[in-house]
Amino acid sequence: MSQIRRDAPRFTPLFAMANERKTLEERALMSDIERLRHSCAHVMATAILRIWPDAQFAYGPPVENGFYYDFQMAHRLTPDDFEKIEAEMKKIAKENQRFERRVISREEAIALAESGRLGGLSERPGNPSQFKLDLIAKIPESEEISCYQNGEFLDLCAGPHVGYTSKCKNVKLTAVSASFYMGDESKGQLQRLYGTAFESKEELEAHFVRLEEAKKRDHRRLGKELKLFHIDEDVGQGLILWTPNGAVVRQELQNFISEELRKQGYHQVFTPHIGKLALYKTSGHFPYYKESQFPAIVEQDQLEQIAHEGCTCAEMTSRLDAVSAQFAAQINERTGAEVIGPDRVMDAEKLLDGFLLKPMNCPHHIKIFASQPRSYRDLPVRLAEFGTVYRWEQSGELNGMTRVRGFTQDDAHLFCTEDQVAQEVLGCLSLVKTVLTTLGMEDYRVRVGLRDPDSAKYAGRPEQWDRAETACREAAKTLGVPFTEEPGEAAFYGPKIDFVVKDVIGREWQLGTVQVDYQLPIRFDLSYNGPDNKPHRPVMIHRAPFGSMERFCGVLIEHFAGHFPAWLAPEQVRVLTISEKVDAFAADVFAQLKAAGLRATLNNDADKIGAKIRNAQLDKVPYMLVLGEQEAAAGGVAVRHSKKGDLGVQSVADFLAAITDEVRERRL
RNA sequence: GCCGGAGUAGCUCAGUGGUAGAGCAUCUCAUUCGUAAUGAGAGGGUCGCGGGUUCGAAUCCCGCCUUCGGCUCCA
Repeated sequence: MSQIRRDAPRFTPLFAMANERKTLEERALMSDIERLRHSCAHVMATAILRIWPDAQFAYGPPVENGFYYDFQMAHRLTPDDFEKIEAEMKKIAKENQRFERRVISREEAIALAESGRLGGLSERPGNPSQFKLDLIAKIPESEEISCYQNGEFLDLCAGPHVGYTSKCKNVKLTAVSASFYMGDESKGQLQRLYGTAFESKEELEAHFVRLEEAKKRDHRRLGKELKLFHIDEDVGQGLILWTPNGAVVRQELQNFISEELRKQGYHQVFTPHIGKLALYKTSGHFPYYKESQFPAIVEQDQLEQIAHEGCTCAEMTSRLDAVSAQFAAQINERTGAEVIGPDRVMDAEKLLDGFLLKPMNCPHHIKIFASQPRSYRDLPVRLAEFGTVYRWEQSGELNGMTRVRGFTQDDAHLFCTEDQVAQEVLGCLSLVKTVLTTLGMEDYRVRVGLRDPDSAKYAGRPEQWDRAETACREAAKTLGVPFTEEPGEAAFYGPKIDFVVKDVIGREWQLGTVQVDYQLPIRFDLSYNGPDNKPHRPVMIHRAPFGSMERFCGVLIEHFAGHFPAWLAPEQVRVLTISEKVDAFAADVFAQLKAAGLRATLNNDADKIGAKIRNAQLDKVPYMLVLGEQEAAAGGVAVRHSKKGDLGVQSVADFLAAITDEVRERRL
């Protein structure tokens, strides 16, 4: 996987940014709860103005689970202010102000904004409603301009709203943060205050209970409780240490994928974690994406040389980024475009060489493909690797296992003829489907990213694109799951198909992805010998059913809330003794479990059975075997399942047969 | 990277300028027990790191690191 966006799966924002103007028709579709929350944003603004009259408001839309308002004022909010603002909001709700809509002319709107009246409790001379002026300028001439007033608060607003502020009493402020004005970093920062609101007090309370539940299955928390992984400051941010329990889960997942890959005719390869800069200059990833890569590793003698020359940092950078005239000419000729401009060309003796921690695996796989002559009879060549890559994510973006700086992709690259693309894409899709089905992730949708016909940014010939897009569309259809086609969502080098999985809490994650690529084979000048005994250009397919082991495991921990099915569980069976009298029998049962290849432990501590069961439950061990004198006498085991409870007594042989079947079949 | 929280024992947390605390976990001893916590005792801390104020700093101030919630970015 490579040019594929990041490690592919990522959190999909559930709501569009507020600076994307909604049409009046879209606004009219606002649901009751959104209408309520939008009104709450106005009530919140009213409350803030009563306390800090200088506040200037920008946008205040409803969002998933609540609402916010962006504003600017001298006082910097902290959570300590919430109580005061909430109290004022409750007061406003009690005052039961009516929301009144009024249509005004553009001139009137501008006059109101210039006087500071819009988004204020009164006129504010010398403090014009600057953000509202911007908003007015954005409203098309054809659209009518309206404002809403509740009590003294008058705001530019298309609505709709609830009738009276008394509806807005079940409200709670949740967070304060900074946001960029119009989502643009250069336009300065606003304060953003988030809240949530519901029709009833009960629903509001239920919402916070749900949030608590979600916290309990947070993979970072469970990762610590179940000792699945560790992140250590001294190792570095965003670098996952897989502890023994987590390593079991990952290894089982990799075994699962590997089995499927063997069935589908893939070849496993291994490649190193670094590669020379030239490799990434050829692929086009360096220097264009160096912001999100670890800096180049320069050889010791070159470093000493440039230090000796008194080379500045900027000089060093340009000498690393540059290429020789010959190199530039080669790439430009292959691609038929000036992809490397004259500004990057430098005398060969001035060039600095170095290595890059690999940010993707494709160039290495491409070199394996190119390492020997290929015939059309060899195609498709499918190279797979659990390949570890490193990317420099911004520190604020790092999150547990789901956004990291070093991660392992369940990556593969398929090299095929154009005629084989459809078949291969379908194979990739069915693999992703198998993976998701096996893990019980049934709630997903498929997104087919197509090129935007108006745009010229796409590389390659239109007829190739047509064929590839048809192939993707047909493959998605064959899958038998709902899919959407999204023009403009293709990568510049080819169409792609993403799997967007909804987790138990309703969040959407982009996991598996399949992308068709015409560009890298050109840049690396790949070819195979065709039936006509002439060289032909292969097509590449990048794909990763999990995306990355790290993110997938993170999502999986939350998906199962830590209760892994037996085949994935780090500890599958725990033998619990009731008293020392059964130690010998327990040791025998334990030995049989180990001999059957199960991940089992024996707890013959001096604790009471209740405590042992409690500990096993907390460790989320799927099977507990309770052994007392009765079981020892009968030669059986009392089976307890962590979710199903007491399953009664079985013979050791029966239990072994049942659990080994369950594990082998990867049952949920 | 930006805004705002937070960082005290392995974990969860209390402690607002005057001798570092609790529960759980760990260890020791006793208990031999039937489906989510047996009892007693013990050990365990450069209070994130560095600097400053003070007779005295976990506590106040400054810088940094890490982490959380957002924003932004995302091949």
